[in-house]
Amino acid sequence: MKDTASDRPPAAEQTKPYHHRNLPAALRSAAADLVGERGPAGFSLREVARRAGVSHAAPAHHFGDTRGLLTSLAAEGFERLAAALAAASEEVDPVQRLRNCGRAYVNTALESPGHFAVIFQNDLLNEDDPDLQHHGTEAMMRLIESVEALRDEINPALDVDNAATMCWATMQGLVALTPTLDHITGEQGPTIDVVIDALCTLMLDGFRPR
Amino acid sequence: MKDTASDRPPAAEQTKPYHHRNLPAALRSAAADLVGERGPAGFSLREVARRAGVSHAAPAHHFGDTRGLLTSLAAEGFERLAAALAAASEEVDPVQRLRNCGRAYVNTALESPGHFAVIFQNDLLNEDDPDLQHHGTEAMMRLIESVEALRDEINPALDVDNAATMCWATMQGLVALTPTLDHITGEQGPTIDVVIDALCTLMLDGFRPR
DNA sequence: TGTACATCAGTGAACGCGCGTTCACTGATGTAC
DNA sequence: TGTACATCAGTGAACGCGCGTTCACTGATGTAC
Repeated sequence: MKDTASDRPPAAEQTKPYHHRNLPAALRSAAADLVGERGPAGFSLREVARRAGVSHAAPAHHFGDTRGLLTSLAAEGFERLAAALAAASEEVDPVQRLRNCGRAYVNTALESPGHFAVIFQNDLLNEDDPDLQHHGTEAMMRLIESVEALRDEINPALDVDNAATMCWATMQGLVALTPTLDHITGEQGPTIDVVIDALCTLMLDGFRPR
Repeated sequence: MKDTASDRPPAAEQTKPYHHRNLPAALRSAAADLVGERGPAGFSLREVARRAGVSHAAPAHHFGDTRGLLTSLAAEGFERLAAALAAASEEVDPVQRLRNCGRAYVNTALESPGHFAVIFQNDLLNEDDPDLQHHGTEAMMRLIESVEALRDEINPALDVDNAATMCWATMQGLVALTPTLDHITGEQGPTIDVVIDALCTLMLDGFRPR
């Protein structure tokens, strides 16, 4: 039972290695937590470094400045959204598929509040960042594909751009409103999932031909 | 032509009075400009005081702290929204009335970007502020009344709460998305008014019975 | 397999700055008599 | 109508703090030979 490495500190206290190996991801994660807790206004590079257990000058090596880190966070947010929409799009029935996308959107946003608090705040981001643009347009494409499938199924006259904007706006608006709605209705209000489904139903009815 | 007050400095340089008379409103206005320019993250009490031409300790006399001023700004935003929705609700045809409300919402938001940048950021506000709650619920009531009128006209089975949430979410989402949409589509994209009307049409169709 | 060296990732001290808050103050207003 | 005084609104100096950025540095890695 003798531990041949008994002179090493126990794992929990093991002196951390000089190199972090995956600092960019750790910094994004800390930033997401921080923004989720205090909003973009409560963000600071030093606090993020502190939470990642790293000296306050370290983030500059990877992201340059605050803007750079927040841009990377936003890009990751779009990446998550695109992935969630892709998974939701595996459903073959176009109507059900769009409902899935709606749920995926809101749930992703509520699971990643830090990311979504920053995603459309263009004044905080480097709008021309290739990663941001890539994942942003990828997410948008996923949504448009689902709307196209819906058009082919239920209404050839449906304007895809308008319908996609409608979906996106409705879900993003719902995300923005959720805390306020919760605050107003308190405990006895409907679950967020119920609201999502109700809004999807109203939306889908609006997409059908008359 | 002799100016009997020629020994006074000309009006433009007239030494400003010690008392401002309407400092709270001036501070809100400066705060709205500042937040509109730099977002909530770029806000500071000292910069607001500077823009209002007043010492940096003055705001504390009226608003206490940053939170207090931003809460007052948000309350004013809801007040403007409620007024705009009230004006839009004078239209007698319920369908046209809801379209008017949609336009009123988005236009008010785009005209008062500083106010709307802060309105749903609950983490920056004193959520229990009576003014905030009063104007907030007033705006919501205006919208609900318009949806009730619509229900009475076109679909007795319409769930008013869901439909009102739908309206609010869609318009707020559109406001949030607008800068990003503009950035993507550039000059050749549709005007915001065209998009509003298209979304209202889709929304209204969803509210009709099937 | 071993060694030398360039490159990379993170450190920690130092800087100057703008911030919020406090405080004793002063100028202006309005009210009681 | 005039005077005294309490209250209110704004001042400006002072404080301590956390911030972003810079910089010379050092520990670790990986590659060339």
